[in-house]
Amino acid sequence: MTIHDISKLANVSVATVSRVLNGNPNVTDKTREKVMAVIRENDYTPNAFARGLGLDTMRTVGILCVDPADPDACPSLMLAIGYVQRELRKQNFDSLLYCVGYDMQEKECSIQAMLDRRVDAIIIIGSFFIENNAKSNLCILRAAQTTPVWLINGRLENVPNVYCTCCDDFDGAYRATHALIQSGSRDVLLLHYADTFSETQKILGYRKALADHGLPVREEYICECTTDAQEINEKFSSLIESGLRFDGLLATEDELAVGVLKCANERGLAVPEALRVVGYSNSKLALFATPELTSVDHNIESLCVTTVALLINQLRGMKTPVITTMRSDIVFRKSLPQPLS
Amino acid sequence: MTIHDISKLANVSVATVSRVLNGNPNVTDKTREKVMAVIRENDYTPNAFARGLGLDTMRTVGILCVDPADPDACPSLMLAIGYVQRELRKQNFDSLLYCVGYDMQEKECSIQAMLDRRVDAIIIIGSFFIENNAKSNLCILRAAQTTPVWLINGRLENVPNVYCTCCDDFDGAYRATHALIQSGSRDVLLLHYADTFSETQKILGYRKALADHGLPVREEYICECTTDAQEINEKFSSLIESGLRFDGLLATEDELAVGVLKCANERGLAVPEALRVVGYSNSKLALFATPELTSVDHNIESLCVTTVALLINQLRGMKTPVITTMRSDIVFRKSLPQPLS
DNA sequence: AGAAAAAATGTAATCGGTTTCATTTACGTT
DNA sequence: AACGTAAATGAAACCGATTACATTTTTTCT
Repeated sequence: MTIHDISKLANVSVATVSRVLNGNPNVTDKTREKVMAVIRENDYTPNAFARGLGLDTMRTVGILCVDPADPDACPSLMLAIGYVQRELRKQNFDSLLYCVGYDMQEKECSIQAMLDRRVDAIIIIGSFFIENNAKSNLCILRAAQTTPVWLINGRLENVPNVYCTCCDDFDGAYRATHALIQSGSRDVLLLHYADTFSETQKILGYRKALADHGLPVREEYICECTTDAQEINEKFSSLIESGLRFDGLLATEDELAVGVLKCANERGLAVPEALRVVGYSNSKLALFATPELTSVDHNIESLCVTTVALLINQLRGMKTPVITTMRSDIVFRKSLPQPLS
Repeated sequence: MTIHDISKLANVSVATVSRVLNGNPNVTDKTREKVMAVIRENDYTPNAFARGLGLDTMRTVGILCVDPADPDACPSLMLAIGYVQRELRKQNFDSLLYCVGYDMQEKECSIQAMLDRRVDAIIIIGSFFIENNAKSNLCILRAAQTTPVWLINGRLENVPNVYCTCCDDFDGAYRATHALIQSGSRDVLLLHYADTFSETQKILGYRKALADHGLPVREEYICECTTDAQEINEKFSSLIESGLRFDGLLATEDELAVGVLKCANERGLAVPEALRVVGYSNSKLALFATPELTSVDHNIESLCVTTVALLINQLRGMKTPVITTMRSDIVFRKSLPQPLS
């Protein structure tokens, strides 16, 4: 069933059918009704390819993110796919999804596939793909020459046509560390998990907070760990056994924090009395932990909503900020009760 | 840059360029090289619309699933998006993603959008969209007239062009209940969370296992609950306070089970001594619980891999089973140690 | 009523590829 | 050298929509 078939059946030209389809006002009500009837009868819908060919837009956005099954994937960003998709759909945009592992070639292929599809924009979720590898950014730079690229929680500066929306993770970690100190902690551990823009910001925020309180920043208090339950257990256990004294802990992901809580429970380390713990992301997990986990909410939903809104505006030709930063909130629960002041 | 531009620059016809692009063997090496050089120089890639128009396939599969942010979404199916995407990408297929809430109209629009795009197949993750609503299946029936529809963990029988790949959740729940009884539990609670094909199967499996062991099936032992931490707490607390005696619990999702474990811990109910608990999905969460959660692994990854493999075969014209069922495994941990026999 | 203006409709080009079929070129035989 | 065949190449139709422009119909105004 093509527009030609419809036009014949309705005894009009293809142009008229096209006008009806696109809500062009220059069509008699009578004609419109006649055409609509034929369209309904045959439940015809226009071929999106052909439409895209003519209009040179398919109302499609490419989404690139880490494979959720990848052990290095940031668990909190997984929800972002859903949020971004929902917002795009609201605006009648389709989403071409690519979940790739931490592999440069897969990434390049995915971006190329998006470009071949003439996506209207590219959204990259997480800084996984950006950091510490100039070569890996090459395909992004090339893509940006023809298609706007939006980074959610990633950063790539001074590149035309690349836009960033980030949570201020420096500030989030700073305030979390501040809250720990304010609650009486003097020896604060930092457990972080990857090597991305966000993680780096969090580490810097932690350091700054300690420094601002006149506390020493000791490298042996900063520990890297994946979100694998067993690895967390081992790393935390060896920290305890090393004899290091600590009474506070900031984890850059809730999963890390919950792993620590589990380990602390098993070893009879009282939380929050002997050890205060703060997680990051305020995921659902925080509520399932014992005791319930205080966590920095980086508000990924707002981030996604904002990104899509700006993206759509930009496609409509409006000016757009290159970097948009949003603030996080600390949600206090039992693992670190809210300080009084 | 179009194929015409390339053909002019290379001094050949568009047909030859097209042949080179598509690996047609009837091209001289010399010509191929000449054309490839021009293509590389201008880094030209063909427009996927135009290609799709001619070939009437875009090598694209539409994926429909529940919005991960929807509170009713089945958390264990979220990973499926990633697995399915990965497998499709391996086969050089693109994925058009629609994450929708439990809303009929959104679902219909999404399916229509896929059809407009002339997707080669549709994958629906979870039975969320299928059950208990003949009207809601209408759009699927219509889609199936032109496009194969694949259901992962959903069931729609006797519809041409609709294929199902399911985990045998009846069997999984049956064996989990059996294991509980074998470990000495006589009064087994069932905590389930939604009203889908999988959930129904699990409930039936639980009932059958009790019956086969000559134990009564009591409706007050079957309790429905969302995966909201607070709701789980309330429901489980009121079960305890109602004076109901129980020594075993099967939850149809790990989140439910972990919520129960948390509540049991707080109330000093010893797991596994006084209460044995089994979850479902064997998600990452199981390892973060105290004690670590025994869980039925429905092996969603295999399900996704199998679905995509069958789908590709089917597109290549091979015969395909209409219903494919896969078995689950119980992964024993501390909340229900493996029975001896 | 008739001319001018406005509205409705139709024709045909266009988007960027693939593909059929016709034509040219290269190669092997006698 | 002449011929037949196979391989390489090109010209043009086609896929299914949109749209500029031409044409027809309707409305408005004198």
